[in-house]
Amino acid sequence: MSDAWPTTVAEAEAEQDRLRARVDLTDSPAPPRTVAGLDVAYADGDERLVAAVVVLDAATLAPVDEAVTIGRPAFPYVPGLFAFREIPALLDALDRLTTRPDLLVCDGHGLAHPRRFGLACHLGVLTGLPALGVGKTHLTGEWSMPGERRGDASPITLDGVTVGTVLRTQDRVRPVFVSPGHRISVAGATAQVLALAPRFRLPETTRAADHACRAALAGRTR
DNA sequence: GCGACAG
DNA sequence: ATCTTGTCGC
Ligand SMILES: [Mg+2]
Repeated sequence: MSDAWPTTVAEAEAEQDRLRARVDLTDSPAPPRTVAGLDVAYADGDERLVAAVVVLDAATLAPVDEAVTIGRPAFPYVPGLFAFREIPALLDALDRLTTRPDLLVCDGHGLAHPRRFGLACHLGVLTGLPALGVGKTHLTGEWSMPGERRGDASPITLDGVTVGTVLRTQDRVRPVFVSPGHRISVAGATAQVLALAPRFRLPETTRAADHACRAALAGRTR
């Protein structure tokens, strides 16, 4: 057991600093045929949580596979260390899929992170799959509000380096924060998210995963 | 010392 | 993330 799951903030931060060297920001030659959305829902009182992964056909956005799993938070919520809380359950759900998605769309940031290794980078590196992050709010980095039309965007920078994009996916609707996780570029991640959000603020992948884990937590299976 | 702080 | 009622806009 060379490496157990981190228990302290120091251990978790060290793990991020160690793994971030494996991040690859190169786009894949071929566009993804299937895209997966991942999300987690938490129970009120107890420590239960449900992780869900829903795979959609990238062209039609129709669901082609889905998996859910029950688990426990693997780490307390600490801004910057959020990934350590949900990753075990998410990996569990990914293992239950009957297909291998070409891209993971994570609910949280990727490169736009204090140590440039947010959830999307972490999940991408551990699975080896292309991954990107979509945050509903800002975490870190300098940014400015983009124009008010769908497609308008502005960069998120850290030390002068562009690590992501503030992207408006719908006219006059609050923008989302996009950043690459693994095996994708800032521009590539931004284009993918815009294509995945033709009608609503959040990507269809995120919406599908959100609905799936909430439904499972509510009690039903399907 | 005082804000900011993914989900 | 989750707890919450009504309210505004398409
Ligand atoms: Mg979430």
